[in-house]
Amino acid sequence: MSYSAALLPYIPSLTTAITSIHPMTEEDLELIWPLTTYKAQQKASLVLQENDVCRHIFFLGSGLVRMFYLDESGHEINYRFTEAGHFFVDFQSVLTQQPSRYNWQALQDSQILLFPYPAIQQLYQRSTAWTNFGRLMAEHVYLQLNERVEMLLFMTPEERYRSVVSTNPGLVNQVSLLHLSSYLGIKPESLSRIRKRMMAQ
Amino acid sequence: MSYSAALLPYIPSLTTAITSIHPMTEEDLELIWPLTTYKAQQKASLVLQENDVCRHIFFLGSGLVRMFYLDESGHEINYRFTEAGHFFVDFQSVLTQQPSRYNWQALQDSQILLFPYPAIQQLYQRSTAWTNFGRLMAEHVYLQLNERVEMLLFMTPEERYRSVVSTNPGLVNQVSLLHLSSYLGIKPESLSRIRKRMMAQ
DNA sequence: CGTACCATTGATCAGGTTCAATGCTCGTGG
DNA sequence: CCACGAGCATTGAACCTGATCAATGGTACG
Repeated sequence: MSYSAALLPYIPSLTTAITSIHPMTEEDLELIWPLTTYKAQQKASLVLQENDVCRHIFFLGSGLVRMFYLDESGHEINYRFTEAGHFFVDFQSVLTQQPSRYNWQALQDSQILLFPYPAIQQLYQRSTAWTNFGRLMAEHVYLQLNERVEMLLFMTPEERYRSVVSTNPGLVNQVSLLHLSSYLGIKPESLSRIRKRMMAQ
Repeated sequence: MSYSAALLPYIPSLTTAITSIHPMTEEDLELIWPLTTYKAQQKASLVLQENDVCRHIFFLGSGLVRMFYLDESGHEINYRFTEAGHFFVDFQSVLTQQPSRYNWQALQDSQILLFPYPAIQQLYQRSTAWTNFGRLMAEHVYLQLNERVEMLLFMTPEERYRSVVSTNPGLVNQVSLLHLSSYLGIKPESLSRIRKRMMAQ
């Protein structure tokens, strides 16, 4: 095997992430290891920058990453977070090959595996298992995004906060309230008051 | 050909809808016509009901359809609209085979073509073209949904209204302000005042 | 030890919500 | 053919909640 030794420690969690989307044989998995490159990302550094075209699918071996949008007045709005053991990608940008509207930033020192998207597309053509993986991954991210729309459309800010606390307590523990607030579609001061209101009961 | 004559008038627009997602040969297309059934849907009637499992992909030949959520206090919130010539589906429900949270209602007399989802899944296994179609459709609906998240997360109610008016004037003309307002995440009175504010300038 | 960043709090503001009433339009039935 | 009723759009008034601006306090890291 000629691929980097740096990815070895992450093969178990990467395998879990892949097979939880679609079952794979050893041979199927062997197709993807050689495509993989590795990158260490320092806390606060950017993985991807606004106006870059996203050309990889990323896998977060360890650390924490956020994707945020900079509005006209320069305020950051967090679109989503990725915890260790999960894929992340600017799906919009990688699919359309248009410049991204987002910045990806490591919130902690992070270990990242990179899969070039063109190589992934070739996999889709070469292997039935990977073809199905491609569809299932798209379906998977759709369902995630659907949760987000329903949260924003059907819930009040307080309900959104309660919902994230109960469904994703790990995230709430790792992310500052500053970052969490814009993810919930509100300002940090409002989140602070919502928390105060909730304590009072 | 043994399939219903009722779908004949819609073959051109259906073909357009399919090939705009992924190019198809005549033979590829011939695989799907026999799966198709047809249904006329009267204005105000429900295509799909809360707690039903969605078992079809639908194509709207003519008419207009909305998908709405009923909140705890019984208020309707419109999740999305579908105009003639487009597919619609409760993707969440059809993928997970869980009961839908939504009602689909025809806002006008509508002509609908139905494709049973299990048969579509078989197509995915039988034909490369349809396999790719499956992935591309998932990617397609993802991009649509992404627009929705960005609208709700990054824009004020007024900006959302301006955005829909400019990017989808056809929808604004067909849908009542009552229905449009909940789609934008606000109350009808607020939309009325936003419009008044905009007229004043 | 000091600085930078985050969380909280206070005061004020603005915009969306609620509740209620009015007017308008369109479709239906007498 | 007209009258009525239903549903939608608008308006008004009071309210509420999140936004904004400003200040304070806490904490972690260099």
